[in-house]
Amino acid sequence: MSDERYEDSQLYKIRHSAAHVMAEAMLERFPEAKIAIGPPIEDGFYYDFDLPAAINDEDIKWVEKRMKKLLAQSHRFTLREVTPAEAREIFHDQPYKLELIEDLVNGPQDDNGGPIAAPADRLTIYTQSNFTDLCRGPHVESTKEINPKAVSISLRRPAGAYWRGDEKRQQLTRIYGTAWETPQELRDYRARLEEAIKRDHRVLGEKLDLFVIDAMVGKGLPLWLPNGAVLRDTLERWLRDIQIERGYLPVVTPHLGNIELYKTSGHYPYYADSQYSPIDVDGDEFLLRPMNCPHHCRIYSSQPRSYRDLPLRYAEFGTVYRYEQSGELRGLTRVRGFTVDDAHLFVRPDQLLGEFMAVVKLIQHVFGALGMSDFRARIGTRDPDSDKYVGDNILWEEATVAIVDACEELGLDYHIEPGEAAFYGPKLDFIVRDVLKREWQLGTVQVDYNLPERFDLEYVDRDNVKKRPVMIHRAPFGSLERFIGILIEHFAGAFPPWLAPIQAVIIPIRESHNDYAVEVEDLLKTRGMRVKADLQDRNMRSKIKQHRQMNIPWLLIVGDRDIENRTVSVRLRSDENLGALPLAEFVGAARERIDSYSGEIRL
RNA sequence: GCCACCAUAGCUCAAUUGGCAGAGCGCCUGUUUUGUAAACAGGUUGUUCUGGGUUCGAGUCCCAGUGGUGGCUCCA
Repeated sequence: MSDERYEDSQLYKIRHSAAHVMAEAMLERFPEAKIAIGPPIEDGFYYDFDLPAAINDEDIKWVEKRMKKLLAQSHRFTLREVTPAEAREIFHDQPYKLELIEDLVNGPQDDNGGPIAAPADRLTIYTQSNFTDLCRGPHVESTKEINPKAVSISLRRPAGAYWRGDEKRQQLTRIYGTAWETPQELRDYRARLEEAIKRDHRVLGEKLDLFVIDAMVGKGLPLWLPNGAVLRDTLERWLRDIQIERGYLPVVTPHLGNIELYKTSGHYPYYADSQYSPIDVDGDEFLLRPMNCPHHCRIYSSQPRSYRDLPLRYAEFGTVYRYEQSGELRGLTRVRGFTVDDAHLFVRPDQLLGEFMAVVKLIQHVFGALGMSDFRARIGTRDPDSDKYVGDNILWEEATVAIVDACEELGLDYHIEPGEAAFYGPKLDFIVRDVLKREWQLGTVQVDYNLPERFDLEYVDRDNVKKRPVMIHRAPFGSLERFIGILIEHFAGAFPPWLAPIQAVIIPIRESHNDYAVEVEDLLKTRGMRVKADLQDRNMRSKIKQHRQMNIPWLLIVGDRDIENRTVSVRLRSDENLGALPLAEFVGAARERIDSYSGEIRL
């Protein structure tokens, strides 16, 4: 047990050093390759190369083999300090290194030209075997410290990556590797990866008949199958009820709107790359809407408003369409048409903090009820050097302060990331990771002084003066599609009973038990449960297997004894057999589990 | 969008140097009537992603497109 930072750990040094050894092997295979950078990352390391030709599986195998051989030869890592001139000489045929050297010498800068560190007059290089890299370290003393059997580079496919993360610059080949202290840890890692694939929402979505994405309909446009639609509908109704309790008002608006709407809102230029082409309607241009806010603003403007009317909380499960880059599409987590569990709150300035906190509490409630505790909260603020934002500095500052105050007040563990704001205002996002550790933004709350200005929204205050409301945009799920994708992985397809598309299946042991099975089915249906009797002409054991694989919470086996005693024999999806329960007892207990939104399936 | 890889039955996958397109599961029919994860038998299932090209002959080789996967860039 240690709480040392990853950067200080032996594993970090092992991975960093393994990256250098991989680069050495790569340069033997491709002597004309140019090397870029090769840092340790979570679970491993990578190195970026500019290669003369595409790399294939054979190359990877060769490099991996060679790399392991080099590791086994116990080469020392030696550190040397050099002057910039010496460094330029050493890396004279490595243009990427030369660029890095110049940056270090001039003093590294962030993306906006702000200084990160002072200009360097000495640089450090590390050498092992025949390979020297510009590097700050740290490294292991010797390759002896790295077990070749705990290293692999063939586990993940080579990938493309832009030099310095800039899509306008050279695209490099990134080779990923993983390295651990022991071979057993590598085996465990492999096993974790395999487990993760089984939980992948795209795999489970097919297995559990939740959704399909059909090329003829269009990529990024999921089709919800009955099981998935039930899941989605259940979530929607659950959130809708919670919101109604908290004073939200339902509204319904169309999926497209006149382009003037988006020009007024200011969205139009910002979404130019990610919206579908305008549709010509009798000479006017219409957009498939990329967001719902302008429609809600117009609802606000449809009547004069008094300070007494505020806050107004308009809620809609609003479907939006965004033309996402094809390479970005992925299952349900990144699609081109999705439904935002949207609401826009129009509030007086004096109500802002309270309303904002209420929204954060609502999101915490939603996440908490689903057992999702593994998220991080990010406050996205304006990047001070960028001009992609609209609105007054003072308003931005006010909004940012309001968000930080609310988070402090709620004791939320947040961190601030400049440049992550919406174009119209700062925001608080809830970010989770999927099974493959990719991060996805789910819930979001945004404070906005700009749209009220642009749409000239007003209310008449107590002193009979017209004033501007403040808007809060918020979506606890973010989008139904992404949220459900994450939820599938969170539960590994074994949903709590209240969410399970089918809560119980009744399995008659023999055909002669079918009537009783139907009777039980009807009774449970009248008690509002989602159940079905499986009357297929096949044996009981195969039915148990089939429904077990679909993660049905409760399997109810019924035979002669059950008919005689008015019972059902309950088998849980955890494979636990509860034996015969009186019918009424089962219904009561099951309903209690469902009504309490419990994840518990034992009765 | 960019780099790389992949595409064979509803699903998972085979098919030797270019030489008759297959298996398991599923599905259909019949037999069987089963007390907790697969009864038995028979049958069915193909534009080998699409379009070109090379060849006596292409699932296999080449080109283009489409779709998918991994990554980058972007994002709910």
